[in-house]
Amino acid sequence: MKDRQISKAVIRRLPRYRRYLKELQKKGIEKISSKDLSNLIGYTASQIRQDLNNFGGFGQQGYGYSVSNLHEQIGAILGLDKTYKMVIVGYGRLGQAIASYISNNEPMFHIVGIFDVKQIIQDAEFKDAQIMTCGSLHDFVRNENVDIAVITVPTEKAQIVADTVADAGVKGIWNLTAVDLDLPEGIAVENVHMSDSLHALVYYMHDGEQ
Amino acid sequence: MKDRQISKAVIRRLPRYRRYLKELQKKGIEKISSKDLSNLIGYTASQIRQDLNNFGGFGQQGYGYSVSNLHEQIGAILGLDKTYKMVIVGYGRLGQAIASYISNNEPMFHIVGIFDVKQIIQDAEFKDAQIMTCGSLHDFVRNENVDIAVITVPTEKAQIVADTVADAGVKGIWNLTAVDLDLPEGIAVENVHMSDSLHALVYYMHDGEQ
DNA sequence: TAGATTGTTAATCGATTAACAATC
DNA sequence: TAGATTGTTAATCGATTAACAATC
Repeated sequence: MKDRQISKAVIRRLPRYRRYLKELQKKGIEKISSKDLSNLIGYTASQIRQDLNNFGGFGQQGYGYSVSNLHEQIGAILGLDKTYKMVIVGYGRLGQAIASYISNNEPMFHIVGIFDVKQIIQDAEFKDAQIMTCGSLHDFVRNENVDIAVITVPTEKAQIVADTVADAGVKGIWNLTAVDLDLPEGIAVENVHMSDSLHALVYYMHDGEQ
Repeated sequence: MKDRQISKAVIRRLPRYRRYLKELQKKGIEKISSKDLSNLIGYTASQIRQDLNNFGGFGQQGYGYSVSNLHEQIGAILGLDKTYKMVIVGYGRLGQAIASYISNNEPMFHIVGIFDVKQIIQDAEFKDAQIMTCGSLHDFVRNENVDIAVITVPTEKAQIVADTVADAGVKGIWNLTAVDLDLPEGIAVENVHMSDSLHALVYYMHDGEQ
């Protein structure tokens, strides 16, 4: 499908392009040039064209890019034109926030199961997904062919949960805990290390003044 | 204090180094070589030494690095040897999760105020911080000399909150909403764009197989 | 057609890796 | 002292930017 490995830097810009394009689409703007997009997003026009041309020629000389088409194309490159079965493991406040965000804003992700150790939380319910005990996590993931596991358990439980869902066959893990996970090749992992981000912020706060 | 601008890539690795060093410290390990650290973290030993030497020579030839010293030094570089006054704006589930995480795990950040529009939420309370209406945000930030504002409000309110706290004099904004904020020079901003991260995950899920 | 803007190649810049002398 | 490992310079690699021919 594509010749050589696309660099990580390029991939991390794609969701951002898509986000801006969706915004433009909402405003009813039909076309945009790399120059105008550059002013909006803050990457150079040259970089934007380079990035997009990794995947194909989506523009038209003398005209620019169709906003809706480019939005759709980038979605397809990312794989957001398909749907994914997702479980959320850990239904504390972060898990609840994520569940709610996803079900309201990310239609391609279907939350099919939620897991937590606490009985009190299990008694609750989320839309059509039941909230289950972690003991049934492995079988559930395997039987339901779950694609993605979201991990929002306490730090010290993160690795064992990861091992469980990895063994049960998930394709991706979205890790929102403060540790890095050790996983076999072939399983994609994305970390949202919030505290790392906060610590970087502190650096830039004093670095800015100097 | 330092000669030239340190690259963003280096800065983003610092919290990660610190995280691993804290872990080593907890395990009672007193020294570590760049080689061993490399095996642990996954950066090359060369890169680790280069990164650290941007800030000074923290090691000792023939020996390695003192774990506790290096942990402390990196903390100081980031600015985590000081304390910061913080407000949380938006006390939904995400705001609550963050508040709880910070007060339990990040002693250098003092949550001095929490803001939300909903009366029902204002009636609650968090430790010694009152939960206030957003109308008082500007004055509170100014009078209390708040350093950092955490923004966890709904997307469409994010920019106005950012404008408010920026005008009131915060030095840093930790933005957990799905938009990019427009802010004057001199105010540091860190974005945690969770959905961008999720979308990148999806790319790597299908990219991995090919 | 003339003007605009892409797709793409070449040039530059910066970051990572390799190598090794310094030194504990 | 000999061995280990840093600090640092040089070499390589990759990513960004500039430039421009192709073309709508």
